[in-house]
Amino acid sequence: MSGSKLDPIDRKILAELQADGRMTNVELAKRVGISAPPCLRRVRTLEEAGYIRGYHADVDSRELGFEVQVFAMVGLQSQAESDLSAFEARCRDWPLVRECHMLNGEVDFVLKCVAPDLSTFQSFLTEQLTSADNVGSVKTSLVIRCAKDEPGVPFDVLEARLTSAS
Amino acid sequence: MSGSKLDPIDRKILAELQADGRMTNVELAKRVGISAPPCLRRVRTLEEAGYIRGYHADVDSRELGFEVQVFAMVGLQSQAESDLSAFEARCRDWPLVRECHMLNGEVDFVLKCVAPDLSTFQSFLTEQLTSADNVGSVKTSLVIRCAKDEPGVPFDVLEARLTSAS
DNA sequence: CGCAAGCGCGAAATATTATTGCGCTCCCAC
DNA sequence: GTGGGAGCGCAATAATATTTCGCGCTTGCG
Repeated sequence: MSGSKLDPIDRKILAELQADGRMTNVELAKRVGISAPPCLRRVRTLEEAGYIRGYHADVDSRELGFEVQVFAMVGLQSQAESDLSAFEARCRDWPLVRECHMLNGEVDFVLKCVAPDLSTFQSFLTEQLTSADNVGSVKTSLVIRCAKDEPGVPFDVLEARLTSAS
Repeated sequence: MSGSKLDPIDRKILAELQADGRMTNVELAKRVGISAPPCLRRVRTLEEAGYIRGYHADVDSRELGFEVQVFAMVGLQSQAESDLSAFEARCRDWPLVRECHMLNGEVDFVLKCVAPDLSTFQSFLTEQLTSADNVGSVKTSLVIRCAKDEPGVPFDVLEARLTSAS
């Protein structure tokens, strides 16, 4: 299975950096129980192997004036691969669309969108999204509040699995 | 409006750190066009003011063995505030649930979930989520593929707005 | 067994970076 | 003008990152 090349220290590194991506290498090394140089080597290896995709500041979009968040469920008219890709490409070009996931089931895509205000979003919705080629149905839901937002890996679950599997 | 206390340099800092959260302060200072000390002061201020919520490594969950991602649309039987909060609290306790957003419309919540495999998810679905107190309907959709995943603020949109408003 | 190769560690040395203190300038109110 | 505050850059110091080196441990083979 995936991840079998990682030892417990590597997983601890990933967990710590997921929790605090700006942690100092010496602090990280202290926490995972090795000295700084091998710790840094491991981090570099994990980055190059793709376990770590990048590091990002978590910026509060509401504080910056993006007060509207919306989930949009999109159904297309054609599900041919070329049409799916074309729609995905358009999503990548729309800055208000922050996430685009293709789904199974009755809905083809779920989009997470942001906007400064409702009217901006509605303009986008009617002028761009709904009127785009091949878009059949669009159902939108405003986010009223967010109870949990912790993208990433539940390392506690991972460790529990590996422990029981050993 | 929100964000009016930020000058162009602050916004540039936020944009750069969102793109690369591990950027060195001197590199950041170079990019935003000021020297290192005031740059660091600004970053600290932005952190304390809540514009920056934190820093996180973006860990590839698939590489770590979480091959299943699911969006779950949940409807509750009672939408009384105490019942909503109770459900949110349960979501925060479920490690497989990574995001929980309360919505308007016919669905009360959308959850983003991860799991190592389908059977793990289905166990969670039937034994935990569907059978939880007050849960009415649950519709799940597997994520087939992800075309875009850039949580955060579209700073280009923000700058365009501020420019036209000035 | 015994030896050699390879891997990963830690210690020390060096290069970069973070952080602090200070003086300067600009801008605004008076 | 002139006093005061905010923000900058410079220089010095502390902390951290990064490289280099040698050691010990395991592995695999004679």
